[in-house]
Amino acid sequence: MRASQLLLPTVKEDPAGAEAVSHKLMVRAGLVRQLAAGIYVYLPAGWRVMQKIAAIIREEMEAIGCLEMLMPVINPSDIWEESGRWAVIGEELFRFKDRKGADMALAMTHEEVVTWLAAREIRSYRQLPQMWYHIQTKERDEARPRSGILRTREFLMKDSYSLDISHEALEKSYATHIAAYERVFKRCGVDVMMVEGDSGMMGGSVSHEYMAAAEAGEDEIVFCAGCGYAANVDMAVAGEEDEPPVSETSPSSAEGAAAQVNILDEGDIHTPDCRTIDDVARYLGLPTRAFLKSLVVVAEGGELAGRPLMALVRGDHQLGELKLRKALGGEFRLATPEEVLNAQGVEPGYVGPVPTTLPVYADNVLRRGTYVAGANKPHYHRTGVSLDQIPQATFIDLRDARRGDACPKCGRDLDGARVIEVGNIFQLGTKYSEPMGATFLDEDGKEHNIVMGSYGIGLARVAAAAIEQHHDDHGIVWPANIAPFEVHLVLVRASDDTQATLATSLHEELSAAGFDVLFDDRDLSPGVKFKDADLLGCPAHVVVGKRAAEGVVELKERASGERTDVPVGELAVALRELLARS
RNA sequence: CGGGGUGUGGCUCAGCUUGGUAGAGCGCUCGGUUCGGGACCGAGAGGUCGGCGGUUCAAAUCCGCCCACCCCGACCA
Repeated sequence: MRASQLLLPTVKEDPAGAEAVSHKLMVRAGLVRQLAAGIYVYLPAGWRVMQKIAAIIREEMEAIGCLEMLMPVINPSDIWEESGRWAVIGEELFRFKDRKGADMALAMTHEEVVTWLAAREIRSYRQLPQMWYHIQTKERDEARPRSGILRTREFLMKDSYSLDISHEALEKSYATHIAAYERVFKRCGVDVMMVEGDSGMMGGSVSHEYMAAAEAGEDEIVFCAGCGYAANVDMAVAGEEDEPPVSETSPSSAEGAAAQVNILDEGDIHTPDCRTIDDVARYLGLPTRAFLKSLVVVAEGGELAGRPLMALVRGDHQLGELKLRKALGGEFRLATPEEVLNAQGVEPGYVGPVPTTLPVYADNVLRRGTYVAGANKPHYHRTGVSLDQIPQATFIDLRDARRGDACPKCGRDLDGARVIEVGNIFQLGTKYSEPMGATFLDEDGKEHNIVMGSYGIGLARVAAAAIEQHHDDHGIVWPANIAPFEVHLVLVRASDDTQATLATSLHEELSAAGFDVLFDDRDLSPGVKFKDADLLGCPAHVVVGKRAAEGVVELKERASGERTDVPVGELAVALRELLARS
């Protein structure tokens, strides 16, 4: 490919509003352009990266016997009604009517189509197991697209589905996918951790997420360097900490320096206009971990549906919303100020559990210690609050885990990281096959629901994660397997016949030898071409310049910046070596 | 959906407070000089200042409504 004929619109300046490194570099290197919020055009070089990732995925899917097909993006509403998701999913599902007025949806994932297909084509246990996949556009009307191509409303996903006769058989398909996914991410040069996930709207029980560490990531995980435990912060079991409650440490720290309070004494103290934990903590000169965070929420599902209740976590902890949702057996929301006033007789900011008639869910760490909480009267907080005083309290793991917590498996301190979710896998079980009637007959002629699994990889997220993990001040440093080109051949002076002739023949020879070459034959000043080459980040740069007459070119490894002069006769060998280690 | 912000040549932005002639850098076109790390000189092209309405002798600038995009939050197979 000649650069003079390629649409590769590199730009010097970062796009306005871009924060993520991958976003800036993908735009600057001429890989993508934004059409609308969360909707992108993949330019030729960007599309080559996507195609290379797709090729790796295809190889690994084929290797485990997964069959490629193509399922439509436009779906009739019927199958979504059958699965139950037409009603469950909100505005995230793009919906429209066709000319006849029939309800249609743009598929955000393809469980429905797969199950519909299985329901009509699979009849016997003899046809199972099956694994199907496609690489297809997904449409989701995200409330808030962001971070470049990390969260978009339209994106390419490889999604595969396993169909099995039993849960044991599903476990095998699941394990097979895990092995394939490890190879995919390794070959793409993206470092990932597999963590326990929440199955969310996908349903089913077991799920895992593939997380690539990156500053731009939207998720947060904790992981243990000792035993390998890793989980999303909202899933991880929040272990005990080494530090005892403030109330059990020395008297000096149990006393607020500024207000001279002793948190062991039961009583109300005046805390004018201190509505947040931070306010009170500063006002009283106590650490935030000496406080109780009392949140009034309203259950929207489960046994307590419609009723207000109180959730308690320590002042420096974050309420684990997923954990509360699980404990309640349904959704919940924060109570409005009016609801708080009705339920607790005080406005938010001064709410506390002593006294309260509401059901109380408290985090495990609060079994111990004495705390400062809202006093249930405006501008007052209450000291000497311990959970012994609240007999109706149910203790559960109610907070998000965080760095520094003890590993629930081995007790070591957990590490934390921001991550990009590049893939996920779910054991769906019969969540879709049952309502949609996807069944098979076993050896005894008995009918059973097909046991399903689903497995996704976001191709653009893999590309973005690769950039997040491999870049420098000059631009992208692509892993060789997914680089838009393997070799970036730079002709320094297009007007120099010797250089031009050598470069042109190298372009032909290297291409014929199987290298994927971008030949920068543009008649531009050398600086521009070098900058573009670094920005684009192909693993090997071959520079045809001053020593062209001697048949010597310069080989530069993008990753290390290391340059060596190489006689053209030895170039192919040197290139193979270089690419093998990128 | 709540909070905040931005919309001005292709790109990144200034100008708006205090109304009166639309600007810069980059990019682009032409000519010339340069040529191993985003060269230089000269000459050009290119803008209904997001849209609609209002105030005014006069609106990029002030006011109202709408739209789009960005950020934080809620939400999120």
